[in-house]
Amino acid sequence: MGRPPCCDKTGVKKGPWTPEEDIMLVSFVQEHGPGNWRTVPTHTGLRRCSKSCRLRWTNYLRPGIKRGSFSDQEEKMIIQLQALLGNKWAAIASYLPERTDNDIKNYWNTHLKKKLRKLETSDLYSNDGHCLSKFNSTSRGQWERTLQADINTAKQALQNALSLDESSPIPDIGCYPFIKQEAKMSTTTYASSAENIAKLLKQWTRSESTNNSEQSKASSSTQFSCNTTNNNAMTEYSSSFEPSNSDQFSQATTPEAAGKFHGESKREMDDEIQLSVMLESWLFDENDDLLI
DNA sequence: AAGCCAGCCAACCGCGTTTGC
DNA sequence: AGCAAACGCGGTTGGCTGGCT
Repeated sequence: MGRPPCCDKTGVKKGPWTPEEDIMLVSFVQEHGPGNWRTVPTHTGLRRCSKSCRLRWTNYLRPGIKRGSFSDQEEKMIIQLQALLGNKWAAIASYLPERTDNDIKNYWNTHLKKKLRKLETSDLYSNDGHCLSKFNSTSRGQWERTLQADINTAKQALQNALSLDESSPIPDIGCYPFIKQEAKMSTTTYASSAENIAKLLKQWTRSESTNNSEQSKASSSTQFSCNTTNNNAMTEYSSSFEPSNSDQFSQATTPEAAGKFHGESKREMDDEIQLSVMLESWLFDENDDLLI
């Protein structure tokens, strides 16, 4: 005997999420926290499967998500991390806490892949094989050697970390900027979340004003009726994300952090911290050197 | 103005791993 | 211990949009 079934497979709605569905989901997470996705459809009345709810939350509604175009810094980080980690989008996303793995994956597939291919062909070499790039052959060679060396160093660090004694001292988290950044995130993500919801409600009310009566009928069945003001919803939502009761949220801001929250062992966390620190210093040290 | 096409991105699908019974 | 379902991740798809002809 296994777990009880997560949701009815029949009558499950697919396709784009409506603002009111978003609000229902946000309302659920506000009350119960992220997780227990299998209970979402029954608790909220959403006709979505739990998997779809989780995806919607992590890729769109989760606090702290930055939308819009990627900065040069982010772009460079993605390129370097992809070179090091491969298509481990969740791992890459953990270094860009404001971006989702889906976003990074999409950005890689639609922009960066093309950009790099272009660089490799037309930009790097002319038809007769002469190098035309802003990377001259020397600097490109240097960059490749550096990259390879860094990959080796990272691998070595990982091996070392994995072979660490249980009694190894735990690094002081406070001394690592990356960890600090994450800790800082926990206080700022909720504001971003409120922004998300504000936008959501804005869109919703806009569509409400122009939409057919069917939608308003459906929405009236939720706790977020059309009478709910943006302010009320935002206050209610953001208040549930106060730092005092939001440890779960702040720790689960990134997929990896979420993994930690779900009981990763202390040693594994130490290993990850060491690797994170290495990667981070590598990325930030070299970002200025890499010309795209 | 209409049709076609390419780009973008949200959402779905499939599969390996984890977890609860 | 073993099974079944949840979970998490990476790959893929399909619909929307804007540009071009």
